[in-house]
Amino acid sequence: MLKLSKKVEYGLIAVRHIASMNNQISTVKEISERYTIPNDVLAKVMQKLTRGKLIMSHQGALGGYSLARSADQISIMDVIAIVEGTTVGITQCFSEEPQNCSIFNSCTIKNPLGKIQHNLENVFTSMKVSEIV
Amino acid sequence: MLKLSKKVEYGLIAVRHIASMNNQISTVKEISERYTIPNDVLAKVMQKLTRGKLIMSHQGALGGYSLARSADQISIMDVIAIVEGTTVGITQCFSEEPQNCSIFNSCTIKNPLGKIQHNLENVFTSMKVSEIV
DNA sequence: TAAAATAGGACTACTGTAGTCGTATTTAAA
DNA sequence: TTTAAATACGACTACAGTAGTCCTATTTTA
Repeated sequence: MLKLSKKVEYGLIAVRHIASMNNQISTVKEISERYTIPNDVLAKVMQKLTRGKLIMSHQGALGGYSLARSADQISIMDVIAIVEGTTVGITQCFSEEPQNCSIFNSCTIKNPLGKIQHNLENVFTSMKVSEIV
Repeated sequence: MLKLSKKVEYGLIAVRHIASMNNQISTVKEISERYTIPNDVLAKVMQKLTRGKLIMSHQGALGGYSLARSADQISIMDVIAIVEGTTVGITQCFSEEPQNCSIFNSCTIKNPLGKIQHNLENVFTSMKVSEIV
């Protein structure tokens, strides 16, 4: 409960790694070996980050990935949002299909949880990749 | 990912309910019917909250539950911690058995995530049940 | 043309979550 | 003293999301 997924962790490690290398092109192989991350899992995370335009891919031999913008313009929230794909909410109310919640109508804690949700988002949005290099 | 469990939600709703009734004794039946929560699931949550000394149980006919301390002395974090049982951490680093993490040694984001973990705990600890009545 | 890299779909195993069921125990009131 | 209403709690099932593997296609440089 309340855990970040491994995919998000891997994404953060990878983005931080590239930033720490002065945005030199880095390969999945290089990163996965250095941090003991399963190659294929990291590969898919990188593909997602590319589609989300947080990083840029360079295909073919000598290819790899570099950041698409400077590290101080990438928040932890950006990485989470893109890797997860779906809206990240502490309850269904703040994710897709809020009305599907089994207690939607009678729920008395939507508002307070909304405040908490907002505070959590602040925590993740205010920290930038440049701060963790 | 990053979701509260239904059990925690049910616990919050129940504790808030009792507080809103001026700490009158409330039964599982009453609460589960009012908020459309499965009776048996809520029952176990209440038993946990009792063992955690957040609420008091009154057994037998005319029994039920009341708060064990005043609503401004119960934080959202208290409810989460007791209902979950385990330490709540955004990664394995901040839960039980940190060393079991597959990337423990090479992980470069332990410290920044620690900061985030700390901020999240603040959010949950600073909000009290009295604020959500 | 070969090698090194990204792109991405299909599949499996595992774990945690939510919920159900059955039974025992406690206690107030009839 | 019996009955009914409540808590206590373990065992079990079903389901969904997570993590990881495998396979093949495509791109690009030397």
